[in-house]
Amino acid sequence: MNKVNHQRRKLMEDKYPFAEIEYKWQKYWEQHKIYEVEKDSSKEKYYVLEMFPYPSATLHVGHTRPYSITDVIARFKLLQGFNVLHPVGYDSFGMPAEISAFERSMHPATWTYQCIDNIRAQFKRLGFSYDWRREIITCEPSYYRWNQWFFLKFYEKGLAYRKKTPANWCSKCETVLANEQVIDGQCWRCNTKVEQKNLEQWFLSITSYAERLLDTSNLKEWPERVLLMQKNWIGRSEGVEIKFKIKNEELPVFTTRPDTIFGATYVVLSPEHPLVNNIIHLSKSRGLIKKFVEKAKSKDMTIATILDMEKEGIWTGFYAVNPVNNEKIPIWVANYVLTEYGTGAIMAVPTHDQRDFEFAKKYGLPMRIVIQKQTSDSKLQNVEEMTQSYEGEGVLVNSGQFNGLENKQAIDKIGIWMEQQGIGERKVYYKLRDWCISRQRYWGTPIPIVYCEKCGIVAVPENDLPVKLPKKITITRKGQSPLAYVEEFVNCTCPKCRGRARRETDTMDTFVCSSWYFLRYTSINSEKVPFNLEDVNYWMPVEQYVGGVEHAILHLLYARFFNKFLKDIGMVNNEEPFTNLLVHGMVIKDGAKMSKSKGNVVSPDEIIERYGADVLRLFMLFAAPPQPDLEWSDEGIEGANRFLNRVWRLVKQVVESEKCGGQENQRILRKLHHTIKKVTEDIERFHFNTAIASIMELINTVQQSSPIRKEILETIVLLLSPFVPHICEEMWESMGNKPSIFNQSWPKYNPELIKEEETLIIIQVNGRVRDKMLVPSGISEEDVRKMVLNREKVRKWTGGKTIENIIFIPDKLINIVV
RNA sequence: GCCGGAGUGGCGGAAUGGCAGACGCGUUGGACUCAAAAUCCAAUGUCCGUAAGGGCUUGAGGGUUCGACUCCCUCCUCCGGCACCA
Repeated sequence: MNKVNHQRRKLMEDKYPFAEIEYKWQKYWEQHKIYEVEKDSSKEKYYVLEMFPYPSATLHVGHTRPYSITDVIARFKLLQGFNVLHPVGYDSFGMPAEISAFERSMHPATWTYQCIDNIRAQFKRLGFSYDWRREIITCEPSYYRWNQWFFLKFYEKGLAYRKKTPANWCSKCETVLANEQVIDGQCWRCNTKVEQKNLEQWFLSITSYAERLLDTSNLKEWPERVLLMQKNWIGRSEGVEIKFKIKNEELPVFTTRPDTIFGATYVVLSPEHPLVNNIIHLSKSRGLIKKFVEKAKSKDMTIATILDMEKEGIWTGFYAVNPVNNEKIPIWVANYVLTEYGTGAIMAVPTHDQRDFEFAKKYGLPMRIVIQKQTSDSKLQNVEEMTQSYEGEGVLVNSGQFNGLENKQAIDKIGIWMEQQGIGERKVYYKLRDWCISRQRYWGTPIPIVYCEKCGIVAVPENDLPVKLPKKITITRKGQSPLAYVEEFVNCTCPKCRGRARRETDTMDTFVCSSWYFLRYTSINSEKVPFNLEDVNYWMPVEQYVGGVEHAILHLLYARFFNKFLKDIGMVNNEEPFTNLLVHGMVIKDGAKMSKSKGNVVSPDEIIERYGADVLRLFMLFAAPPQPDLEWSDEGIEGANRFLNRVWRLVKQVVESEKCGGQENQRILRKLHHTIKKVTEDIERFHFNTAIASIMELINTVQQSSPIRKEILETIVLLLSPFVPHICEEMWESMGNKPSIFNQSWPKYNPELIKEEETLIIIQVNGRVRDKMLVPSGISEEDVRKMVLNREKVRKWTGGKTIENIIFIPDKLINIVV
């Protein structure tokens, strides 16, 4: 009795008590384990996941948007009867934490766990439907030991290797970065200009998977632009590696244009090409060449400098022989040839390559046209008149037996011919480089390798894992991993010979953690394996992945690579981890991304304090579709708040008036079923804003009719529940139903009810709307014609004119052309 | 430079070949109130007109179509990706 009175009193209030309600239902969900799932082969599974957060100190409303989106999908699928896996965790290793902690004289672990507690509390206040038992914290040994284990698997297969090479060095983060982590020549985290440093690094051979990563046939709903970005990043080129001769040595060059081989007038080596050292050694002008090479090597390769950079080079004094015509052509060294791509050397065809053209002009090198543009005036191009290279199509000239061939056909023909002659080999090159995973930082997964004086590089045996990160650490900034100064860590015994050995002190890139976390969620408690096959194969792949576009290449490419590798070693069944991908926009304020430095941060805590989590969620889902950026609006928040209060009062009114039965109102019922259809379809295509709009419309209609049937309101509450779960649970219960609303099933529309008996026909004259008329549905063209032509408004526009044509679209429109 | 995406009222946005501007915000007027807040009702693209009504209107221009925000071509602006990849 007391309980009922209490509830009544609460309902008397105009404003709904969001704080009380939200707390109540969060506790209820937890106690009743509403969102805990187990694998269940009798049910269809649905795995929905948002990229897990990196725990940082300042959280703004922008961070809560993607998780709100994912939560709608999870709850919708739950109501539809799917067995829904919706987990969360924290990507908790990494440089920013180490740097932040260092600045505060804290241990990175202390700092990280503080941030995690913060985010977790926020997620809980927002009422997300996570299975909290599956929470992952990647900096825990129980997790990162498997990073090490996977590393060993890669190593066993020869896909993890150590190499000394120029690496991207960020002086602020004091570590190297993978190519993917250099944006516009700057560090992706701190925007420091990246330098090149020659260092020994560990690599994972992602290039071995280049071809398979290009195959996107298993990626169903991925945004076109993300697929394109990945494709461009992998950068596949088919071409021929042609063997030029230098005395007794071979100089292979790679070209995608073998059709232009007869136009090669010189070859160019990159400054770091291995032959350059020999040349310096043998050359008369070794001083000059050496000077040039050193200057070229020291250039920083930021975007601005590359664009402005003048092409520079120097003749070596040596010649190479073009194998197709035995022509002797000069060998140059120049700064415009990349060491890392192809063979680090090119054949230069100035007439048909703009870069070679510019270079040849500058140094007065010879040119020869080998592709003639086919023009109507039959005027041939000639070298003297060229102001730029000709890279278009044409017919081969000056090309021996290939003269007269279309260059497009010549590409294949010459390639095949070269293979037959043994002077070239058709090859595929990629822009993609192997993934550099070494980081000279403390806060990461130790690479499980030791260096033994006798045995060399030795992998730590599986049974000795994890190689634990030492707790005691002094974070100094000396350009080396801080682990190198921890004696107890570094000094160890060789697992093979038991002799003295030193541990690898670099740690792994954090992207290793995020490359398989989605697999661990399925099987959180496995201790002997990273995940067990039964679980992983029940839950994988992720049906719906949600995340920001900043990971279009980084995380999404690494994770796909990992998954393919794991498939190859028999640990997962699927080629791809994420079937569908939704890329969401940011929350911006005053036209800019929210950031502490810009001072435009809106804290979710403040909004929750004032309006509650449901209002915050509703606003973000209603203001725009998920994909574009969303402009924050204080007025918009007010609007969301007003709407929820309106629904609340409506429910209150119906619950209080005992006569909530009322008569079946056909109009309302029809509208309701239309709305069920629309909301269902809109959620399925992620148009949450229009789904909510149609519920608002329905509420507006319902509000104006009386009496209101309780069943109608119950359905509305169900439709709203994926968006604003707390208030819906409360309303559901207050209407006399048993919680939780999430044990209900999603409403289905009745197709009979949404069939309209009457439709509004638009009447156009010459394509302009002149009249409208209500007619029975399914009416024939003949009938409509008769009715329309006699209408006064229609005659006004057709009077005295001959009717040329009539277009009729059933149940929609009639257009009279005069 | 190359490759993508976007451009619609005062604002967020809706409509993917058939009533442009749903829904929300804002604004204005009204009701309630001693008053305010809250709430409710009404109006709200723009121009002409007292009105009825009509003209114009989806970045600009052209085209296809009975009919174009939607499809095609040219251009402009903004955002993103790539950066001498041979």
